Amino acid sequence: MAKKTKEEALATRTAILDAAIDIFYENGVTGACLENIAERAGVTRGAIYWHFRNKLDIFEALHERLDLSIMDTILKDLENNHPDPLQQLENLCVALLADIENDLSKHKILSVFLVKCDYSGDMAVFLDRQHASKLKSIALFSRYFERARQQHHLDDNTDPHTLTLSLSFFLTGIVHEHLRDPALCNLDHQAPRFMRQFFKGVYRRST
Amino acid sequence: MAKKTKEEALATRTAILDAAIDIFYENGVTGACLENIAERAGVTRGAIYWHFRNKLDIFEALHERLDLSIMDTILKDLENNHPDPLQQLENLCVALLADIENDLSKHKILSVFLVKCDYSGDMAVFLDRQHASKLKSIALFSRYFERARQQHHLDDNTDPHTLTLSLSFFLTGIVHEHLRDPALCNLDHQAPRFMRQFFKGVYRRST
DNA sequence: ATAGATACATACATCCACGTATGTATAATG
DNA sequence: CATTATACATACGTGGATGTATGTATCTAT
Repeated sequence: MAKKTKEEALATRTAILDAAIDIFYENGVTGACLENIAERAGVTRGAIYWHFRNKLDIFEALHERLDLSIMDTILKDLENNHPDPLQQLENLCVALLADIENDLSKHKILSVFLVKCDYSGDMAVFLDRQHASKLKSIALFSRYFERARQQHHLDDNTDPHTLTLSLSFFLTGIVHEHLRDPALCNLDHQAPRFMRQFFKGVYRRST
Repeated sequence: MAKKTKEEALATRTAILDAAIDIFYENGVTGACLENIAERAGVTRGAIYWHFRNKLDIFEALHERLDLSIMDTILKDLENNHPDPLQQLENLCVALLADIENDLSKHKILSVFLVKCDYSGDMAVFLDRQHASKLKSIALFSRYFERARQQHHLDDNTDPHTLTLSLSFFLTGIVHEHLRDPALCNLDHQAPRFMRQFFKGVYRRST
């Protein structure tokens, strides 16, 4: 068999990752075997062991893909200076949720991470990793609330930390429930309602 | 080896289930092998295969344990007729969350269900099962909101279904995040704050 | 009391997935 | 243009978990 050019090698690498998403999605992380991933990618296990050390290494690579994507979305949104930061954040959350419904690849990866993955043993390290990126997104969310506080859109007795965590919990819950049972609610349509319900309790009460 | 009396047989059965919780918690569901469970329970795999058909059968038995426990708590609480149903529900949620922090066994089982389990292949059926019990708890939650609506504690334009689902999402998110990273927040102490944040957006706005 | 059912322990066969070692044809490099 | 590193494919050895088959001692029932 022929050695490929560097571009082709990178192509097989991403082909392996794409195949891994599918196989993980179908069989779960622990249930997926490298043979199936290789087959789906049109290569052999040899190719996988060339590009990755083992299954966990593949999983880690998928992690980076998603993390960077989400962070990117939030950071770009933060560059805008919407006159109403709370409304801006609400819109962002709706957009993030709708994206999960519409972007099939993202939907699959999140499904793997949240319902088709067993975080024990060697996989436990990824909990720390996810925790780290969670803290990052929380830090970004708090920037919105900080802007809102400066514009006196928040009650004075609202604890920003509690607020930020609550939003994170709410989003997490929506995503989890939706991935576990996509029929429960359509995020594309109903995300605005849920976010509206949450933000009703955020705005300052009229005095 | 001696045949046990019926009582003793039941005792080994629960011993196997108790051991399964520990082993599942330590190694994950797919990572756990029956040999380890048997060892922890002080029996051999023979005993397990006598009481259960396979690993999934054990998992199913653990399911019933937890489901019944939670439903019981809510149903008993619903028997009380608190003058402020929203306050009652808020208190109930706080109690449910605190219980997760304090009841080690419950904490372990939930950890297994939500972060140490891979719902694919044969395990996928349990998503339906969890969905069913989720619908049940949602139905119970909506009873509180119905009472609140009758007492005009809710805004007229509040959609009860959205509200109930939102609460369910919020609780789910808190539990998930907490189990994935217990250090993120202490439920025993902070659950009241989070639930307060949520219910702030539920009560009717003063006109 | 004894015959059968019960509650396991032990032993066996099987298979799948993993990691590694090796082979090899081609790109990259000087 | 020769050499070396690359990018895989193929082949091999290994172990661990599973399900089942069988053995057996005691409880239970008549």
